Amino acid sequence: MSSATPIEPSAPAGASAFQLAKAYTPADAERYAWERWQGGACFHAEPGDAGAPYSIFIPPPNVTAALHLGHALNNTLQDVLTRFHRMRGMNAMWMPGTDHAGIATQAVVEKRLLQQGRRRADFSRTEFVAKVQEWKDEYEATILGQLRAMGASCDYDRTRFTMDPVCAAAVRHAFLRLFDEGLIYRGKRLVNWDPVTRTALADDEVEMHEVDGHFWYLRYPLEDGSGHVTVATTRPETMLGDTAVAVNPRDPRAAALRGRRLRLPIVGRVIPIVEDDYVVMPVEHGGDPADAKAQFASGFLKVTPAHDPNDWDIGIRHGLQAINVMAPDGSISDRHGWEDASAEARAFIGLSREDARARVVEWFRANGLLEAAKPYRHSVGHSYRSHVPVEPYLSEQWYVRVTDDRLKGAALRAMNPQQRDGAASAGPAAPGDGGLTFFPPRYARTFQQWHENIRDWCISRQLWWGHRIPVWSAEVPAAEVADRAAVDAARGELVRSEGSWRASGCSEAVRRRPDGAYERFVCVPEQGAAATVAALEAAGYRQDEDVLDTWFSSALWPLSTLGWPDPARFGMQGGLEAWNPSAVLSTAREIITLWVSRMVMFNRHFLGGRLPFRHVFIHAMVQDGFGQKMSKSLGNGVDPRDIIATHGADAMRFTLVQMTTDTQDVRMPVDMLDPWSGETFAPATVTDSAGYTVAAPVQKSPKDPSRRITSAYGASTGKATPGPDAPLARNTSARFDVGRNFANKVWNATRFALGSLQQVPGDASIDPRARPLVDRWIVARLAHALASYEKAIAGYRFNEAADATYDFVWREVCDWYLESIKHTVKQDPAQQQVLRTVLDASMRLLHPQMPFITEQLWPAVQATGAAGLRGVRVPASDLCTRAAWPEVDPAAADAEALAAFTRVQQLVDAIRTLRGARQVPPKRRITLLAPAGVRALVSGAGGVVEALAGLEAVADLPADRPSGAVPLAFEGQELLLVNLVDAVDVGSERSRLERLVADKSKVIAGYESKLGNAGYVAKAPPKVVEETRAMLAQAKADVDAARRALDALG
RNA sequence: GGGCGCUUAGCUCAGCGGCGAGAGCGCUGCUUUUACACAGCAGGGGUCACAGGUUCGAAUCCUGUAGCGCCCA
Repeated sequence: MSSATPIEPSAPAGASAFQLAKAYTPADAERYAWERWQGGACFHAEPGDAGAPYSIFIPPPNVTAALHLGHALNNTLQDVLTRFHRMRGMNAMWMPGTDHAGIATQAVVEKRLLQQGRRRADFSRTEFVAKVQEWKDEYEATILGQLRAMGASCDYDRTRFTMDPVCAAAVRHAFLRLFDEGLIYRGKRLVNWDPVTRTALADDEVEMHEVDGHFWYLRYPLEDGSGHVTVATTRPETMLGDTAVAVNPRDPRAAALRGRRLRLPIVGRVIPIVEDDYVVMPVEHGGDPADAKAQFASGFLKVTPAHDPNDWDIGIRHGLQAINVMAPDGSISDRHGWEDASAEARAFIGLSREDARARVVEWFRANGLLEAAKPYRHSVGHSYRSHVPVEPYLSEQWYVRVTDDRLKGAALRAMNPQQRDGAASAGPAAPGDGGLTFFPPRYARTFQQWHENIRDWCISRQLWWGHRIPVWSAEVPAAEVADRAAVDAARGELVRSEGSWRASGCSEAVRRRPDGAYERFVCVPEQGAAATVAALEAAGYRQDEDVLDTWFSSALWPLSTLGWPDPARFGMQGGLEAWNPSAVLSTAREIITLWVSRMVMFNRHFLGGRLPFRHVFIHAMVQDGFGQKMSKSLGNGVDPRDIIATHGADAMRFTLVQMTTDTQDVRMPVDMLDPWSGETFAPATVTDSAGYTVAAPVQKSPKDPSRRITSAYGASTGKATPGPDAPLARNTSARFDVGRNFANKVWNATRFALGSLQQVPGDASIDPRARPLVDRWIVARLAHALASYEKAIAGYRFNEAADATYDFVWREVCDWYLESIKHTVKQDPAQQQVLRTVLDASMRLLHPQMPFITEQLWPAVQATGAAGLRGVRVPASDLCTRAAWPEVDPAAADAEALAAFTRVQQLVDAIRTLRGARQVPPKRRITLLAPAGVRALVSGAGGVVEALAGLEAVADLPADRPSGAVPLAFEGQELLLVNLVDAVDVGSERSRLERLVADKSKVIAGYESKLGNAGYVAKAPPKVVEETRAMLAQAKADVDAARRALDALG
């Protein structure tokens, strides 16, 4: 096809004005539609535009890699929602953008540099950030290109990146405000430490993996040498930092040990025995036999507050010291808080934690203090980036006090009370309270439980890529600390303290360090920062080296993208009022804790209780053919552009929408397209190091095994590189055939309809009620399809929405309506108006999920004349994407027509089934002999039965059965078909009837036993019983008719 | 360890108290009839994971068992 569109005016005026190509070519439509949409600025919205606001914020994809089908699914659903509400006249705005994804992006860039033999340390911070920026630019462009390719109707003029100046301004403002309110603090706490990337991780950045380890049983002698206790541990190397041993107060041995002290082996440190409920008792001393830990417990727990979160808590309860014995790289060190290392202990300094573990165990063995070692399989936290075990590590970090009621409490109060378990909040409701609803509802529980157990959020990351923490600090003389008593009393915690920087808009806090010195922290506002920073640095202040957790900026997404806190500064006036709260957040399950929670807390906190969105829709997960989650990191993702290339964007979209159900995740067997032969094949698989089944990086061409192919998996993981010898293979999947076939059907049905329509002005005053049965029926079905679609979308039941369009367009319009009117429509202008309206409304109905094909067909459909009927309004529009959603009066749901046409369909089906069973040639016209009631039905249908069942005549039943007549049971009556074949095959006719009698008899027995059950008749609803009686009567009549026919056969 | 979901036709999935359990793909037969073979018509194919229970009635509700998957710790 040379032109941008295969639709060309060709026929003379008065006849069909457009000729469509015989098959649908998606790429043409995709190009054509984008030209129109872009030219018409169709997706840009302004706050003052007409209509009630409807907004969606895209979950900004990470710039780490290209999008896969999981993203395609999520974004298609958002686009369906956006397009649908736009067509309903709402002021729809879909905010697009991408996320800088701090640690993940820095990790992929570092990995790439490593492949070139270079490290982050080889660059300055500025140089390195520039490298990451290059990566970001490339993938941001890729991602936005993918969104367009799949038809996403985002307001691209508003495209944001989480490190844009607008977003940065919001981050600075939010940080300053939280700092000023005391909701951000600096604390020495145990963090999840990744010793490889040397950064703290948030709790949810830690992945649990089962690991085969040991429980080691170590003897610690009593100080006075009168005995020992045995502690059980999986991490013996941390014993260097032990500051107590704990025993459960209920343990029978506890009393005798009360007040005693131990001498810590190797180190020589004297440590107390403390009593704490946390300690698991061994089974033989009263522990719970059902508790697996009790099987391994010795009843004595070594307490290492600096290296274990539970021990940290015990340390707090008993006032114990926390002694950190490791360096940031995980090696044993006496320079990070360990001051009492003995000569013997010094031998362990500098060892890696793995080596230290082996040497400590060896030491205990050599000194006769290793009582036992038992194999033990347990869960160990690993960094989701470097995949090494996370070290609980004592370090100074910045935290958001999300446990504060202003954050945690506000999030819980946001919940729709009907979805919230337990106590509703007391007191007067704040704006936004109770306004957050989850779809499907069960995910509300995840949200609630997360907040009920939430811990303060560590927001500092020891990275270079991200929003740098806007705090400058310096040691200050005691004389400069105004409220020194309060600072001293806070024992190292930060205390708000007004100083001279307040005048520049800064917020200040002071603390007293363990060494006694005072340190002032100054949080600097973004505006006017240059002068302030210059002054601070001149005064010896230095900016914090760390950056903020990515989710800090993501949490502000619904605010920052609309210009908060100062929209006017970025020319964004009005957006915050119009589009925040947004209508719905559409995202994946794990995002509830990572992102949904934080957006709710921040949006409510910063906007006076306002919610960021009213609904949260959690969509299904896309899995590969082996039931494994499609993910960027695993490399098994399928690029939506591959599917668009093989099936078209509309086909992909329709299929994704149709398979989005409430409960099931989506399994997607993936095939590959051989670049040598163009053939589709199932790729060879291998098992990767983590045990996943993945496509082999290099494949053999199925046609010619000597030729090589690079799989997308190989290319995306860097395990193979596409080249002339081994070109890259596109992925594809037969699951998208449904959508491709449907698009082609839509194309051809439209092509046929256009050929039947005269170009006329169109007459919207035609009353469908005055039309023949089939016209009345299709209008009623249109009303039904629209209502089903609207209801499904309102409940986020996307598969039901897709099915409603599929069944209406294919099963009803194509299979019944078009086939029924084929022989009448050209001579009937009023019927053409019905067809014109059904066609036009179908385009609109299909548009949200299949925007490309409908946009391309639109001008041809519009050119046939103005669509519309009495009670069916489809006002003209230049573009389908701007067309109004069809409005149908309730009266169009013509129940009488529906009932009558259902009988017509049953009669046609019965005749067709019999024709099939008797193998009557499709072209052969047959005659139906029927009683008056059935003849009335046939004539009332206006030729439809004759056309669809292949009848040449319909006549009354004669007194005597004509020879060669074949009986047909319909509604309990016996009809006859004649002229089926030249000679009736008595044998096959007899066996057909006998089979029918047998089948029906089984059904009759079923009904009779039901009705013979007194309980059923007494307790089932009368309507159900009545239906059963009617069906029994009809089945009996059918059997009687068949028996009579058998008798007649002789 | 806690929570959630799934197990229905060869495959991918609907249905979630009441009509002989459905769809798409695949399979079989017929049809190349000027909308569409990416099609039409007809057909075959299912102890609804298993075991108990509630009910007049269970794929559907409850309990338990087994397997698969996800989230949180």
